[in-house]
Amino acid sequence: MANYFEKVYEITRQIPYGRVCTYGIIADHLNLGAARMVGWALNNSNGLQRYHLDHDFVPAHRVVNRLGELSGRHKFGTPTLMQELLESEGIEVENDKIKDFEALLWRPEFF
DNA sequence: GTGATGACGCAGT
DNA sequence: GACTGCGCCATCA
Repeated sequence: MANYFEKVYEITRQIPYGRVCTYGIIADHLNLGAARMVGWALNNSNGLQRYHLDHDFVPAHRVVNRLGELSGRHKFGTPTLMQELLESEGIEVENDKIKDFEALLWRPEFF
């Protein structure tokens, strides 16, 4: 069942600590052509965090839309959890948006 | 099989 | 600069 999920997970897991990535970059890197699929896959990955935690942990909180907005914060159980996680990694979040987003942006190709 | 939905992105207004 | 509409692909009712 090597779907988009695993691909998205693989990319997302490569995001370094204190860095962020966007749906568009992931979608483009996977040649999906639809950024919606990335968010959809990450929605499933959210449950994956609970199951594997340290093993196949997917830092979905490091994935945001192209504007650096925490669009998926409501899927983390609490609307502030995503921001809390980002801030705990040293990422400054202002009004549900990542500060210095461009500076913190990380790309799979750059890896 | 069809229509609606989704953690998005882009072009046009 | 903000809002709207369309496209994108996969899943669900």
